[in-house]
Amino acid sequence: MISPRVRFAPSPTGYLHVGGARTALFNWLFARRHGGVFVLRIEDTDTERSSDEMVGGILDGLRWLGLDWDEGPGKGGAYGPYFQSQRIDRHRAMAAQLVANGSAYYCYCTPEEIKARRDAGEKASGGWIYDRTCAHLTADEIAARERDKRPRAVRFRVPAGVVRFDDLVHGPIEIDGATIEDFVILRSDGNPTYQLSVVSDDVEMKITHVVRGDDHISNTPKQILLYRAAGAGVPQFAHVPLILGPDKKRLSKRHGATSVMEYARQGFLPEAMMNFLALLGWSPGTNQELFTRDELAAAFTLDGISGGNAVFNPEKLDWFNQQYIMRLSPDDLATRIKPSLEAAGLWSDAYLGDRRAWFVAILELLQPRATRLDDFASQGRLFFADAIDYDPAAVEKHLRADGMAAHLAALDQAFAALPAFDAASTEAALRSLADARGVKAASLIHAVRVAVTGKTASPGLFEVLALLGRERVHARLGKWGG
RNA sequence: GUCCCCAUCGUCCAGAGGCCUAGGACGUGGCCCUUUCAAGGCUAAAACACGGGUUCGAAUCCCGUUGGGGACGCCA
Repeated sequence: MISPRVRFAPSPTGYLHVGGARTALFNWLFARRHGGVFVLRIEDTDTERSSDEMVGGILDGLRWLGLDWDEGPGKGGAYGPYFQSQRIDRHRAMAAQLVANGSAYYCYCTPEEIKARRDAGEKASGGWIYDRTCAHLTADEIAARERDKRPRAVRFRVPAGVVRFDDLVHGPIEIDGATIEDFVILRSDGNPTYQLSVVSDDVEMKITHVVRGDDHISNTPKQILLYRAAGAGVPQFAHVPLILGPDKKRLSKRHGATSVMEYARQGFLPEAMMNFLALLGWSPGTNQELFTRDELAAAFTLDGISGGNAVFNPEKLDWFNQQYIMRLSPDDLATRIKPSLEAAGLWSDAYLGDRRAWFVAILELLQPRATRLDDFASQGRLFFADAIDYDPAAVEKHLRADGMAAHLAALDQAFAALPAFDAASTEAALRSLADARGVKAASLIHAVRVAVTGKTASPGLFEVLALLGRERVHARLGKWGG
């Protein structure tokens, strides 16, 4: 394949949702795979809701995922501008061309009239498409309407016959032109509609492959007709199935977080999100699950995309995130969790300086136990703060046992006498003391864990003790011993 | 309602006529490791929607039914 040009063309809603992110990812992967160009075009022609801020939300999401675009906002390119709202003149020119060559015609029906007829038609027969009133106007009738200065829209004259195309993920699709109405391409206020804009822009931007959501399948025949009428080459289409919520309905806000940046805030890694999204509806044909971005780009093919919709599976996203967190280097991990430690008031610059070795040891202990980045703040609190919270049930079960206070006091003393306070010596001390006092080592361990971490679950106790240090262990043991 | 798309374990996928006693992953259960919790290893349960064809042979091809989704705007 020779240098394909693909595009991601979101309308700026203020944030990048997971469905859009996956579409963008597939486009990006396809471009990278074939040494093509990934274009970002903002479809901001919905005059109402479009601001720089909302565009920013989309760009942030793409940048976070690492989906860099070759042409588009902030990047430029030979086929700009990349904001659809700045291309309206071109859209109008295309509409004029289509009117001139007879592919489109002026329609003087008002939206109100259309709506009335549509409602009546739907009531009577369940369906209605534009009745082509204005397609059959005589020259006199047209002249009369022009004289009255009636507003006119431009409608595309849908030719009879079946429109066929070979979808790269669905295979051959055909739709009878008789079921498509003469759609408006230029509104009576002179503004283009979506159908016109996309086609005009895709033609001028020399897009070779349109990779977009499944929900656009029904627009495709209309657009193909437009390409043909304009004498332009028709690109290839690949319609990617939608992402559904657990209830099999199209994923939306009511299913929880849908914004990509929301996942970022929740402590997900962009590489985990990318890997997860890539495998949601796409398969390399092998059993490999974990992919670097380069591996994805190397393995990606459009025909690996499955035809059916995919349900978003949060548990699997968690798993990917955990896998990626486990594989992070200490340095990388440190920079990524710094924000959440700061937010929790647990950060100190010494962690990157004097206390780096200590800090890294803690991270390594926590790494296999974390699924989100913020877990380092919650699970690391016992190391990074003096005060800890005690789980009342744990205290009741392990610390209130008969004689335990005395055991702990004795242990505290034994610890004080230790030449070195490391995992091996604390363990030896605890076990021999348990032996001497006739306590099961396990119950003493459990009690110490609760005394020192406040919880019944923690990393290996003796590693924890070593990292906590003698003073802190003494302080926490002192609370319960004696 | 009309048109279009889709249909393998709970979920995401593999499977492109015999390799399928249907494979992997998440999740779930059990076991191992073990001071708890993870991680890791092993293991178990779990699916070809249904009905007709075609064929020596169908999860794979065709038709229908059912189910799910999407689209039917002078929104994008």
